[in-house]
Amino acid sequence: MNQDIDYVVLFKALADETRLKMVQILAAEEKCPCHILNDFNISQPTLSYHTKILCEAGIIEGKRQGAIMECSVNAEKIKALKNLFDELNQVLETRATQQE
Amino acid sequence: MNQDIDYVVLFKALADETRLKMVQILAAEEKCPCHILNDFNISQPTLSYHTKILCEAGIIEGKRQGAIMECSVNAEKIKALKNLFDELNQVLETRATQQE
DNA sequence: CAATCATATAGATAATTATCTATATGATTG
DNA sequence: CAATCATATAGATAATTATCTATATGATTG
Repeated sequence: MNQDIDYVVLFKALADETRLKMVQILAAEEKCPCHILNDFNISQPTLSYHTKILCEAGIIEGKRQGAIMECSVNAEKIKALKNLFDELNQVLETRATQQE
Repeated sequence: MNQDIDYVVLFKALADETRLKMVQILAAEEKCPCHILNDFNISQPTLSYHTKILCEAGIIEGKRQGAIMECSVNAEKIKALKNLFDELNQVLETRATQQE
Protein backbone atom coordinates (compact mmCIF):
# COMPACT_ATOMS: atom_id res chain seq x y z
CA MET A 1 0.00 0.00 0.00
CA ASN A 2 1.70 3.10 -1.28
CA GLN A 3 0.05 5.99 0.57
CA ASP A 4 0.61 8.34 -2.36
CA ILE A 5 -1.57 6.31 -4.68
CA ASP A 6 -5.34 6.59 -4.81
CA TYR A 7 -6.18 2.99 -5.63
CA VAL A 8 -9.91 3.59 -5.61
CA VAL A 9 -9.53 6.09 -8.46
CA LEU A 10 -7.40 3.58 -10.37
CA PHE A 11 -9.92 0.78 -9.85
CA LYS A 12 -12.80 3.05 -10.86
CA ALA A 13 -10.95 3.86 -14.05
CA LEU A 14 -10.41 0.19 -14.81
CA ALA A 15 -13.91 -0.86 -13.79
CA ASP A 16 -15.39 -0.50 -17.24
CA GLU A 17 -15.33 -2.81 -20.25
CA THR A 18 -14.35 -0.07 -22.68
CA ARG A 19 -11.61 1.43 -20.55
CA LEU A 20 -10.03 -1.89 -19.64
CA LYS A 21 -9.88 -2.76 -23.33
CA MET A 22 -8.36 0.65 -24.11
CA VAL A 23 -5.63 0.01 -21.56
CA GLN A 24 -4.90 -3.41 -23.06
CA ILE A 25 -4.63 -1.94 -26.55
CA LEU A 26 -2.54 1.05 -25.51
CA ALA A 27 -0.20 -1.07 -23.40
CA ALA A 28 0.66 -3.13 -26.46
CA GLU A 29 1.18 -0.08 -28.63
CA GLU A 30 1.08 3.70 -28.25
CA LYS A 31 -1.83 4.85 -30.29
CA CYS A 32 -4.12 7.65 -31.16
CA PRO A 33 -7.68 7.26 -29.79
CA CYS A 34 -9.00 7.99 -33.29
CA HIS A 35 -7.40 4.78 -34.47
CA ILE A 36 -9.03 2.60 -31.87
CA LEU A 37 -12.55 4.03 -32.16
CA ASN A 38 -13.47 1.27 -34.60
CA ASP A 39 -12.60 -1.36 -32.00
CA PHE A 40 -15.60 -0.19 -29.99
CA ASN A 41 -19.29 0.31 -30.57
CA ILE A 42 -19.36 3.77 -29.09
CA SER A 43 -19.46 7.31 -30.41
CA GLN A 44 -16.42 9.57 -30.62
CA PRO A 45 -17.52 11.75 -27.67
CA THR A 46 -17.94 8.64 -25.54
CA LEU A 47 -14.42 7.49 -26.39
CA SER A 48 -13.21 10.98 -25.54
CA TYR A 49 -15.01 10.74 -22.20
CA HIS A 50 -13.32 7.42 -21.37
CA THR A 51 -9.95 8.78 -22.49
CA LYS A 52 -10.42 11.63 -20.04
CA ILE A 53 -11.28 9.29 -17.15
CA LEU A 54 -8.15 7.21 -17.79
CA CYS A 55 -5.99 10.34 -18.12
CA GLU A 56 -7.34 11.87 -14.92
CA ALA A 57 -6.63 8.64 -13.08
CA GLY A 58 -3.11 8.87 -14.50
CA ILE A 59 -3.34 5.46 -16.14
CA ILE A 60 -2.79 6.81 -19.60
CA GLU A 61 -1.00 9.89 -20.83
CA GLY A 62 -1.56 11.75 -24.06
CA LYS A 63 1.03 13.74 -25.92
CA ARG A 64 -0.22 15.83 -28.76
CA GLN A 65 1.63 15.06 -31.97
CA GLY A 66 0.15 17.80 -34.05
CA ALA A 67 -3.51 17.14 -34.69
CA ILE A 68 -3.16 13.61 -33.41
CA MET A 69 -2.95 12.46 -29.81
CA GLU A 70 -0.40 9.81 -28.95
CA CYS A 71 -1.69 7.90 -25.93
CA SER A 72 0.40 5.60 -23.78
CA VAL A 73 -0.04 3.68 -20.58
CA ASN A 74 1.73 5.05 -17.51
CA ALA A 75 4.01 2.21 -16.38
CA GLU A 76 4.31 3.62 -12.86
CA LYS A 77 0.62 3.23 -12.18
CA ILE A 78 0.63 -0.33 -13.49
CA LYS A 79 3.60 -1.09 -11.25
CA ALA A 80 1.79 0.39 -8.27
CA LEU A 81 -1.14 -1.95 -8.91
CA LYS A 82 1.16 -4.90 -9.47
CA ASN A 83 2.81 -4.14 -6.12
CA LEU A 84 -0.53 -3.90 -4.34
CA PHE A 85 -1.52 -7.38 -5.49
CA ASP A 86 1.96 -8.76 -4.85
CA GLU A 87 1.61 -7.57 -1.29
CA LEU A 88 -1.92 -8.86 -0.84
CA ASN A 89 -0.92 -12.15 -2.34
CA GLN A 90 2.04 -12.45 0.03
CA VAL A 91 -0.10 -11.66 3.04
CA LEU A 92 -2.46 -14.45 2.02
CA GLU A 93 0.33 -16.95 1.34
CA THR A 94 2.02 -16.23 4.63
CA ARG A 95 -1.21 -16.92 6.46
CA ALA A 96 -1.80 -20.10 4.47
CA THR A 97 1.68 -21.37 5.38
CA GLN A 98 1.21 -20.60 9.06
CA GLN A 99 -1.91 -22.71 9.16
CA GLU A 100 -0.12 -25.91 8.10
CA MET B 1 -5.55 -12.17 -19.47
CA ASN B 2 -7.31 -15.23 -18.20
CA GLN B 3 -10.48 -15.51 -20.30
CA ASP B 4 -12.37 -17.14 -17.45
CA ILE B 5 -12.04 -14.13 -15.23
CA ASP B 6 -14.33 -11.12 -15.40
CA TYR B 7 -11.86 -8.41 -14.51
CA VAL B 8 -14.39 -5.62 -14.84
CA VAL B 9 -16.51 -7.18 -12.10
CA LEU B 10 -13.41 -7.50 -9.91
CA PHE B 11 -12.40 -3.88 -10.49
CA LYS B 12 -15.94 -2.68 -9.84
CA ALA B 13 -15.87 -4.54 -6.55
CA LEU B 14 -12.57 -2.93 -5.57
CA ALA B 15 -13.52 0.53 -6.82
CA ASP B 16 -14.91 1.71 -3.53
CA GLU B 17 -13.19 3.07 -0.45
CA THR B 18 -15.15 0.86 1.94
CA ARG B 19 -14.73 -2.36 -0.02
CA LEU B 20 -11.02 -1.89 -0.65
CA LYS B 21 -10.50 -1.38 3.07
CA MET B 22 -12.59 -4.47 3.81
CA VAL B 23 -10.35 -6.53 1.55
CA GLN B 24 -7.22 -5.18 3.24
CA ILE B 25 -8.60 -6.07 6.65
CA LEU B 26 -9.85 -9.51 5.66
CA ALA B 27 -6.64 -10.38 3.85
CA ALA B 28 -4.71 -9.83 7.05
CA GLU B 29 -7.14 -11.85 9.12
CA GLU B 30 -10.30 -13.86 8.57
CA LYS B 31 -13.03 -11.99 10.32
CA CYS B 32 -16.69 -11.57 10.88
CA PRO B 33 -18.18 -8.44 9.25
CA CYS B 34 -19.78 -7.59 12.59
CA HIS B 35 -16.32 -7.12 14.03
CA ILE B 36 -15.20 -4.66 11.42
CA LEU B 37 -18.32 -2.50 11.35
CA ASN B 38 -16.72 -0.12 13.81
CA ASP B 39 -13.85 0.50 11.41
CA PHE B 40 -16.31 2.28 9.12
CA ASN B 41 -18.79 5.11 9.38
CA ILE B 42 -21.59 3.19 7.75
CA SER B 43 -24.70 1.39 8.90
CA GLN B 44 -24.94 -2.39 9.27
CA PRO B 45 -27.11 -2.78 6.15
CA THR B 46 -24.58 -0.82 4.11
CA LEU B 47 -21.78 -3.09 5.30
CA SER B 48 -23.96 -6.05 4.42
CA TYR B 49 -24.47 -4.57 0.94
CA HIS B 50 -20.72 -4.20 0.40
CA THR B 51 -20.11 -7.70 1.73
CA LYS B 52 -22.54 -8.97 -0.87
CA ILE B 53 -20.83 -7.11 -3.73
CA LEU B 54 -17.45 -8.55 -2.74
CA CYS B 55 -18.90 -12.05 -2.37
CA GLU B 56 -20.65 -11.91 -5.72
CA ALA B 57 -17.42 -10.82 -7.38
CA GLY B 58 -15.80 -13.80 -5.67
CA ILE B 59 -13.21 -11.67 -3.92
CA ILE B 60 -14.33 -12.72 -0.48
CA GLU B 61 -16.02 -15.84 0.75
CA GLY B 62 -18.15 -16.26 3.82
CA LYS B 63 -18.54 -19.43 5.80
CA ARG B 64 -21.19 -19.42 8.45
CA GLN B 65 -19.80 -20.41 11.84
CA GLY B 66 -23.07 -20.58 13.68
CA ALA B 67 -24.56 -17.12 14.05
CA ILE B 68 -21.31 -15.53 12.92
CA MET B 69 -19.96 -15.24 9.42
CA GLU B 70 -16.26 -15.94 8.87
CA CYS B 71 -15.15 -13.95 5.85
CA SER B 72 -11.91 -14.52 4.00
CA VAL B 73 -10.29 -13.24 0.85
CA ASN B 74 -10.21 -15.61 -2.12
CA ALA B 75 -6.53 -16.00 -2.94
CA GLU B 76 -7.26 -17.19 -6.48
CA LYS B 77 -8.89 -13.92 -7.44
CA ILE B 78 -6.01 -11.92 -5.99
CA LYS B 79 -3.59 -14.06 -7.94
CA ALA B 80 -5.57 -13.50 -11.13
CA LEU B 81 -5.26 -9.75 -10.62
CA LYS B 82 -1.58 -10.02 -9.75
CA ASN B 83 -1.05 -11.95 -12.99
CA LEU B 84 -2.93 -9.38 -15.03
CA PHE B 85 -0.66 -6.60 -13.82
CA ASP B 86 2.44 -8.76 -14.11
CA GLU B 87 1.54 -9.29 -17.74
CA LEU B 88 0.74 -5.65 -18.43
CA ASN B 89 3.92 -4.62 -16.70
CA GLN B 90 5.94 -7.00 -18.81
CA VAL B 91 4.38 -5.78 -22.03
CA LEU B 92 5.34 -2.24 -21.08
CA GLU B 93 8.89 -3.17 -20.06
CA THR B 94 9.46 -5.12 -23.25
CA ARG B 95 8.41 -2.12 -25.29
CA ALA B 96 10.59 0.21 -23.21
CA THR B 97 13.61 -2.01 -23.81
CA GLN B 98 13.02 -2.22 -27.54
CA GLN B 99 13.06 1.55 -27.79
CA GLU B 100 16.61 1.85 -26.47
C1' DC C 1 -7.45 30.92 -45.36
C1' DA C 2 -10.99 27.37 -46.24
C1' DA C 3 -11.63 22.65 -45.85
C1' DT C 4 -10.69 18.79 -43.23
C1' DC C 5 -9.37 15.80 -39.61
C1' DA C 6 -9.04 15.00 -34.58
C1' DT C 7 -10.71 16.07 -30.25
C1' DA C 8 -13.38 18.23 -26.51
C1' DT C 9 -17.44 20.28 -24.46
C1' DA C 10 -22.41 21.12 -23.45
C1' DG C 11 -26.60 19.43 -22.26
C1' DA C 12 -29.84 15.73 -21.74
C1' DT C 13 -31.01 11.26 -20.05
C1' DA C 14 -31.40 6.42 -18.57
C1' DA C 15 -29.15 3.27 -15.70
C1' DT C 16 -26.43 2.20 -11.81
C1' DT C 17 -24.72 2.78 -7.23
C1' DA C 18 -24.23 3.77 -2.23
C1' DT C 19 -26.62 5.00 1.37
C1' DC C 20 -30.31 5.20 4.80
C1' DT C 21 -34.36 3.50 8.00
C1' DA C 22 -37.36 -0.06 9.07
C1' DT C 23 -38.02 -4.69 9.32
C1' DA C 24 -37.43 -9.66 8.61
C1' DT C 25 -34.85 -13.86 9.11
C1' DG C 26 -31.55 -17.16 11.17
C1' DA C 27 -28.79 -19.02 14.84
C1' DT C 28 -27.50 -19.31 19.91
C1' DT C 29 -28.29 -19.40 24.60
C1' DG C 30 -30.19 -18.81 29.28
C1' DC D 1 -39.04 -20.90 23.76
C1' DA D 2 -38.07 -15.99 24.50
C1' DA D 3 -34.44 -12.87 24.26
C1' DT D 4 -30.51 -11.65 21.89
C1' DC D 5 -27.00 -11.26 18.50
C1' DA D 6 -25.76 -11.34 13.55
C1' DT D 7 -27.22 -10.72 9.06
C1' DA D 8 -30.18 -9.83 5.04
C1' DT D 9 -33.95 -7.69 2.59
C1' DA D 10 -37.27 -4.06 1.14
C1' DG D 11 -38.05 0.31 -0.34
C1' DA D 12 -36.69 5.03 -0.93
C1' DT D 13 -33.46 8.40 -2.53
C1' DA D 14 -29.52 11.30 -3.83
C1' DA D 15 -25.42 11.02 -6.37
C1' DT D 16 -22.75 9.20 -9.99
C1' DT D 17 -21.93 7.23 -14.43
C1' DA D 18 -22.09 6.09 -19.42
C1' DT D 19 -24.15 7.27 -23.24
C1' DC D 20 -26.04 10.07 -26.95
C1' DT D 21 -26.56 14.27 -30.40
C1' DA D 22 -25.14 18.68 -31.54
C1' DT D 23 -21.62 21.76 -31.63
C1' DA D 24 -17.20 24.03 -30.65
C1' DT D 25 -12.28 24.16 -30.75
C1' DG D 26 -7.55 23.13 -32.38
C1' DA D 27 -4.19 21.71 -35.74
C1' DT D 28 -2.83 20.57 -40.66
C1' DT D 29 -2.80 21.07 -45.40
C1' DG D 30 -3.95 22.13 -50.25
